[in-house]
Amino acid sequence: MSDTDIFKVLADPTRRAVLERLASAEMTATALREGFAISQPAMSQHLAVLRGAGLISERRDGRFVNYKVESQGLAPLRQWLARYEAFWPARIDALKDLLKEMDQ
Amino acid sequence: MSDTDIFKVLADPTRRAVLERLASAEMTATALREGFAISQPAMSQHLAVLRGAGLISERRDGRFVNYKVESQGLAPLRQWLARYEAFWPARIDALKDLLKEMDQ
DNA sequence: ACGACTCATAAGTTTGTGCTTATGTGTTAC
DNA sequence: GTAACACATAAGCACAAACTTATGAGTCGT
Repeated sequence: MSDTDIFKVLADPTRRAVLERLASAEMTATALREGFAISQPAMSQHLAVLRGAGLISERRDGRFVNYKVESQGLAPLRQWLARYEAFWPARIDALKDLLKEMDQ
Repeated sequence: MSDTDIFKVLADPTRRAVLERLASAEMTATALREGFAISQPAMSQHLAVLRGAGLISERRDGRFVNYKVESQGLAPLRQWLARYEAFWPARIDALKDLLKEMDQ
């Protein structure tokens, strides 16, 4: 799963809302639909996308499917942020200040 | 700038690459184009998008325009992550464990 | 003043994304 | 066994996104 894919998946507000809702409790697709003005297939497609990105996982229970957050799903996003911020100008500026102090 | 917009902006690999390149040094649009198989207008459009999202800022210098990273641009992304992770099952599980320990 | 240069904007095209309706697959209840 | 239910998949459509070429708006060198 590439960084691009992670960002694309999270760029959809419905999918982020689903993810946030699942963060607090495991839920079925139908339960998740509550409050969304969206058809059942649309929700199913969003869940497939989230699953494909490794952000959620499913557990079949008879005719129900329970979805839950995959705890390491956002790791690529956090890693991208961390890697990016390692090269931040702010950090570099801080380093410059430090070097200046050491010079005195 | 909504969370959705931030994610959409970062979902493009060229824009992320530009941002990463700018993180290490201020640069002109032409210099940024080096190594990208992309037309000048395309780069200009990407820069406009990044600027619109508050991720970069520009400084005109004659006929050149120098772009640099806006250090607080990724704040919404970090905030989203932080807010999301506050509700993580992992955290909740950890809390449960803690409460269980306190109960003993 | 004019040609070369840097960058932005306009217009048009193609591809991707998210939705819908319709239908398929498997499960439970009676 | 059959009807209702939960969910997935297929097909088609509308809109958005990213690219292209063409052109516009400023700036510099001579």
